[in-house]
Parts: sequence; structure tokens; C-alpha cells
Amino acid sequence: MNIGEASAASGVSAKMIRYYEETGLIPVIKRSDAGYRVYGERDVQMLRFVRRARDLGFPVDQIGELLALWRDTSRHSADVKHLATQRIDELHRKIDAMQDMVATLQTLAESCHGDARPDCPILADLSRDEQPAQAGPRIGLRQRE
Amino acid sequence: MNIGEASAASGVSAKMIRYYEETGLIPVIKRSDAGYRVYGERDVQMLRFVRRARDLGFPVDQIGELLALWRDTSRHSADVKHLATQRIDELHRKIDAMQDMVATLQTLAESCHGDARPDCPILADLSRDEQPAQAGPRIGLRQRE
DNA sequence: CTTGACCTTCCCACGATGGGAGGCCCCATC
DNA sequence: GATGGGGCCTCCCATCGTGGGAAGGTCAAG
Repeated sequence: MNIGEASAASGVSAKMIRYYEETGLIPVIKRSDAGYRVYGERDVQMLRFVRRARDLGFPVDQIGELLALWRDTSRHSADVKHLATQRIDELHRKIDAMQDMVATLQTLAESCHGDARPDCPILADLSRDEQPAQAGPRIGLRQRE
Repeated sequence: MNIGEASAASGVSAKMIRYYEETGLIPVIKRSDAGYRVYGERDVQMLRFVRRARDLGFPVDQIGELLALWRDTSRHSADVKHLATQRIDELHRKIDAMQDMVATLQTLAESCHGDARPDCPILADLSRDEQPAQAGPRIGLRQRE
């Protein structure tokens, strides 16, 4: 099976399959005489595994760990469960942060007339003077600083 | 005020201030004879505005719109409110998606013993065969082997 | 044998951010 | 006036996951 078929069967784009191989997330695949990558059923299964895990929001390094556990038939299910619950905790933290943002935005939006007048507390709040020193528990989806 | 002071006063790193200027999010700042960027109070206020909006998770292009509204003293507060409520909706959608992930992960984790045995439904589920949602109409894929 | 879908590698781009090199500039201290 | 250190400048590179595209080799069907 060539990369195109493997892509169609796994739902991972050919670009990303090559990228995963290059970065070591998945092992180097054997080649045909012409240099084409040749995939087997097991490889497709592995790619599907990666895609599902990405869909669930696992970061790539965690997927590497999951893959290692998947390949290791003597692995402890506790290890897998640990990664899953860890991921659940992370998601909860992000959800909380986003709910905080929603609350702030809602407060601001409610105090904004929403008419043709130019005064809007949202803009006033955004530029208000505050102490930027204690950047605080940097809510937000990106890991900055 | 030089960029370092503006950075400290606004909470935006000097790197990012230059980046925002380069990408047009904020206007080009005037320079001293030596080529140093020189900031005024109003500029610092603008940078604070940007940082606050980033903290609230606004994507950069939306911040550009907000900034335009902020500068435009004749703007309609309805425009601002619209952006805010739009952002609230987006956040709600993301929160829902993440809660779905949490639910899936929790179901999987609950059905995993979490002991030393190698069988764990999480791994089985991740590699299970499913219809990969056919990424697109890939014309004429050759069927070999 | 031609055609064209497919494969290969390599380079570029995004968005937002940080790191660092190499080179000016400014001010304080000697 | 000279020297030193720290701030500033512009570039380049890296991240992370993904897509786009060019240039060129391969393969199967007509």
C-alpha cells in the first residue's frame, strides 16, 4: 500500500504521515525499489491511532508515549490511564480558563449599550490602567512567557 | 519613552511590540535621531489594550478591528458589542468541544482497570477501525494490491 | 509510448513568541 | 575624554502542526 492509500485508510494526510516519520513519532517505513513508502495494515492502524489521539487533543509528545504503550504488549494499563486522566485534568483547566473569559466578556457586553453611541465600556476596560507586573495565572490557551 | 519602558509599562515584550508594528497591528512608531522607537502615553495605552485583548483570547485580526474602533471616536458601541458576543459564542463552541473530549476520555478511563494488566480499552479504542470521514474527493486513486 | 495520477524531496508559509548574534547608541563613572 | 555596561537596532533561527507548491522520478492504463 502506498502513502496515498494509507492516508485515505487512516485519515492522516500524506504530508503529515511523512512529517510524523521524519520527527520520529512513527518509525521509519520501509521503501519499495522505486523509493515509495510501503505500508501494511499494522501501519495504517498506527496512523489511525495517532489521528484519533490528535482528535482528542493529545499533544504529540503524549501521543508518542501512548504509541509506545500501544506497541508494548506488556505495558501496564495504569500507565495509559494515567495519561488519560492527566489529559482530562488539563482540559478541565483550559475549560475553566475559557469560562472565566466568557464571564468577563459577558459582564462587559452587558454594560455596553450596543447602540449607535460611541461610548462602550468594553473598550474602556481593555485600555484601563492596571499593574501588569503580576501577569497572574495567565489564562489563555497559549503557553506564553 | 524607549521600547523597554513601554514594554514594562504595558506588559507587552519588546519583541512583540516590534512584531505588532511590523505586521501592522499597531501603527509605525516615530523614531529618535538614533533610530530608537519613541513611545508616548497614548501608545502605551494602546499596547495595554492589545495585551488585555490577547489575555481575553481575542485573535489578532479581531484585535485589529477592536483597535480601529478604539481609535475611532465616532464608532458605534454596537460594533464593539458585536465582536464581544461573537467571541463569546466562539468560546462556547470551543468549551463544548473540549467537554466532549473530556466525556470520551472519562468513559475510556473508567473502563480501564488501571492495574498492572496489559489490557486497556483506551488503546483499543484509539486504534479501532472506523470510517475516517473521507477528507475529500480524491480523484482517481489507483487501487493496487 | 504517451498520459496523468502518483510518489519523492525540498523549500516556503502561517501565528505568536522567544533566543541570540552583531553592531550602534547613550549615559555614568573614572 | 575615554571606557564600560546596558539598551536598542535589524536579522536570522526555532518552535508546532499543517498546507502549498515546484521539480523530477515511477507506474499503470490506454
